Amino acid sequence: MASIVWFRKCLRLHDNESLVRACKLGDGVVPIFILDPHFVDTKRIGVNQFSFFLQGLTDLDQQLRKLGSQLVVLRGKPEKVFEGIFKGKHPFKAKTLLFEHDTTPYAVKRDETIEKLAKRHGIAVETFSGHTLINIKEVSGSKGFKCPTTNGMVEKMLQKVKIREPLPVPRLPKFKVKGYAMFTLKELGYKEQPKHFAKGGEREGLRNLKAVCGNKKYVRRFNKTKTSCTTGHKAGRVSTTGMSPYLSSGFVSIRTVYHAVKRVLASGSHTRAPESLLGQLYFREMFYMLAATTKNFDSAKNRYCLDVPWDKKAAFQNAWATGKTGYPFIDALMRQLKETGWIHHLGRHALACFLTRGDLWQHWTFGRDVFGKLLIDADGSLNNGNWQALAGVAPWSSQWFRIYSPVPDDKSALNVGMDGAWLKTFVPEVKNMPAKYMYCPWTAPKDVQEKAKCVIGKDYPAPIVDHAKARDANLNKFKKALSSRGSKRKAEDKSTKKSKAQGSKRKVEGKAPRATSLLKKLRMA
DNA sequence: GGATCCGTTGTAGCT
DNA sequence: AAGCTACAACGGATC
Repeated sequence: MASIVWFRKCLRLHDNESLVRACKLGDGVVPIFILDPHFVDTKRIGVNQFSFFLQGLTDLDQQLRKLGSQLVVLRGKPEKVFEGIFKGKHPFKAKTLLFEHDTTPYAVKRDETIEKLAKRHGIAVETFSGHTLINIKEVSGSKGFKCPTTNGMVEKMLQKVKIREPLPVPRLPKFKVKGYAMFTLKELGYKEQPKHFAKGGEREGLRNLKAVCGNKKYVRRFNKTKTSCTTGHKAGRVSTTGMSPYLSSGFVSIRTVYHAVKRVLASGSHTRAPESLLGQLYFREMFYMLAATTKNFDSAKNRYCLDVPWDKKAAFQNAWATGKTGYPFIDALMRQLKETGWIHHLGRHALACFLTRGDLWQHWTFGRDVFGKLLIDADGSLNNGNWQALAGVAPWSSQWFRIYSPVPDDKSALNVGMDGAWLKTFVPEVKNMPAKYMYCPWTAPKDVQEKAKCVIGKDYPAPIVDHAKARDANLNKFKKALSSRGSKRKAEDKSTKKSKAQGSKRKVEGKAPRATSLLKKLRMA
């Protein structure tokens, strides 16, 4: 009669509360992983993403074996698999089942089913919070809970709770069993070779965290809005920390990252949230809380989402998703994403803005699914939250009329490298273009196009839309969607309570412009 | 209850 | 060259 530790996320030995507790119970520990058919879908999950995950799972098994244990890999729907375990159909018997909370919609349902099943079989269940800094299950159930929608709100929330230090790796009881071998990409139906830019696994993730935090100046001065968008074409050279895939999979504990960063910040002055490294963690918490507590967070029907009449145009969606829009910057980003499974956050902004409110006027859920499939750090909570932000439909969106240009220059907020080194890697069609035409090859004179072997319409597509025209038309459509919601709300107010005396005044004449000092953003503690 | 402030990250043009 | 302003102008929180 043993303690079953069910690995789902939290694919690690450090700061694994289920594992520590199981060892303490003293009944023996059986680490299991269940290959759920729900997560075997080559259409929904790309080869890079699954390969990165499989590397981490293999790393976990290898580490367990070094300590005299092993990972038991089971296959099938979790309720069926557990039924088998609880009925004694395996060479190990369950007394207690332990796992980490997962607040995402599929997991919540799955875990409720499993808990009920375990109780029916007289198996004790113990669960722990660990994928987020805040215990979302606990906090969202407490009275007066208000889900944060800004970075500052999360910062305030975190100031009120104590985040415990990560737990060390426990001493594991010996465990050996035959069979239950690891699966392969090939048997799951993946035909292409994975080519992702980072290696998966706890050891690799912790090594990366150590390297990042070893550069104290980098951590203390980190300012997200200043990091370069055009990195990642050379192995291991990215302007951000590269920690996201290790966090989405749970190869590295969020608490471990939080405390490691805090220790560095304590050594001197540093940037502040939201642009700082901690600010990035606050956004993660925010999107996890929003996703966990908002009904239909993954669709436009959720309470926050503005209803916008997006078009559905297959030609636009295909051009975007295959990197053939005729805008080299946009196409390079999409091709980098497809090839390597990773792009810089600002690149994600550019792609998302272009697909939705900026240029193509397509639904954000289409882009959400493409990112969800291709990114090695894909994370449903963050993906839905960020896509709504960039489509301009969420309260946490930046201002909707601020539209990124798909032809960046050296002043762009997207921090794009103008030397073209990154661009040429992913859009070789423009590699012989003079630098000034590289991001807008259609503006080059015909003879220049011919000389560069980049004739627009032949070697590389013409721009799918005229950005200036599309931008104007979309701004008007967006304005309309906002005002129709405004009138809907006014009508609701009237029907529910006392009517407001006057309609909302739109613009105040002669209002002083807002001072947006960069100093404010760079404030140091 | 009205004014003001705030919100991760726009762009063009000027000094 | 970096920093500022004009331009577009919303909803929600706060005082």
